[in-house]
Amino acid sequence: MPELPEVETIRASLAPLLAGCRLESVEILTPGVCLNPEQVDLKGWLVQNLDRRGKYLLINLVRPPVNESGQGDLSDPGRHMLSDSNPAGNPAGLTGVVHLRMTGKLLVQAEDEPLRPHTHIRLVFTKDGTTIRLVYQDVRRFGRLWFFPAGHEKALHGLATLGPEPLSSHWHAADLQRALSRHPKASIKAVLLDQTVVAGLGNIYVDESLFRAGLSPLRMAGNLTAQETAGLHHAIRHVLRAAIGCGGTSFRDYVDGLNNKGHFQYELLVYGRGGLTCKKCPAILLRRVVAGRGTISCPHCQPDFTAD
DNA sequence: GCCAGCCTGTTG
DNA sequence: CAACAGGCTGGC
Repeated sequence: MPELPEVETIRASLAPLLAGCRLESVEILTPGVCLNPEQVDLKGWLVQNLDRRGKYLLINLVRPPVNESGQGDLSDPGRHMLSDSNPAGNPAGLTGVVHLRMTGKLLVQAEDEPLRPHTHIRLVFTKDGTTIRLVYQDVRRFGRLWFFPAGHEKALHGLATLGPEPLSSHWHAADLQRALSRHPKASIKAVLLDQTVVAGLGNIYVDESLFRAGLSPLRMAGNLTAQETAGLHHAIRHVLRAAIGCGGTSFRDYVDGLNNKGHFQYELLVYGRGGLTCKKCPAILLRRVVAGRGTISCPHCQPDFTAD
C-alpha cells in the first residue's frame, strides 16, 4: 500500500498524538507480525518522536526520567552514555520499526471502538491520564513491526541498505545519474523501484514520475542523457511533494493514522488509467508488465513504450 | 536480472 | 474461475 508520501503522512498524523506517550503494553494477537529480536522489555518507554526512512516508519522511544518531579530532560547528554556501556541489556533508547508492505495500516482506535478484522498488534499508551490505543492491521500480513535497542535497527538489511531520501536537499540529479550508470542495462523502472538507489518510490510514484518526465519505463537506465536524468530527478521530487501535500494516494484502502483518506488519487495521470485517454494527448494509455509490475504509460508522451 | 512466494480480497 | 493488487526476499 504505502510508498514514501503515505508513510510520511502517517508519520505526521501520529507524531503529535504519540509524542510524550508512555508505552504500557504490547498485545500481539498474531504471532510473527511483531518481532522483538533482542527480547527488550517494551514496557514503560516514552515516545520521543516519529521518524521515516524510505517506506520505514521509526518510533523512537527513550527511558522515562528517573526523577519523579517533572518531565525530565530527554536531551540530557549523559543519557547516551548508557547505550555505550550496556547496549542490549538496559538500552538508553528503543526503536520501533514498522514496514506496512502492501496492506498494512497503523491507526489510533477509540477505546470503545470494537477491534476491526485483521488487527494483529495493539499498542497501549498513556499520556496525561488518557489512554491511546494504536493498532496494526494488515489483511495480507506482509508487513512487520520490530523493536530494537536504539542503533540496532541496522540489523534490518532493507533499512541498512536504503538509498538516499529523494526529498533531501542532498539528493541531486548527479546522484541519480551515478546510480543509473551503475545499472546500465536495467530498465529505468526497475532501477527506480530499487530501494538502494533511492528510498521510498513504489509502483504508483515511479509510473507517475516517468510519465511527467516523458520517459518510457522500458528505457535502459544507462542510456538517459544528463538532461533526461535532470528532468526525471525533478519529476520525482515534484510528484512526491505534491502527493505529500495531498495526504497520499487512497487508490484502494490507504488511510493515515487517524483513518483519513488522502486525495492524490485525483491527481494521478497514469497509474490505474490503463485503456483510458492520456491527459496530455489523444493517445490511449497502455498497460504492460515491466520489472515484474503492472505498468501504465502513454505510447506517445513516453516514446518507445509499446504493447508487447 | 527475473520470478515465485508470502497472504487475502476484489474484480472481470 | 483466473488475474491482479500500493512490497520485499531469496533462489536461480
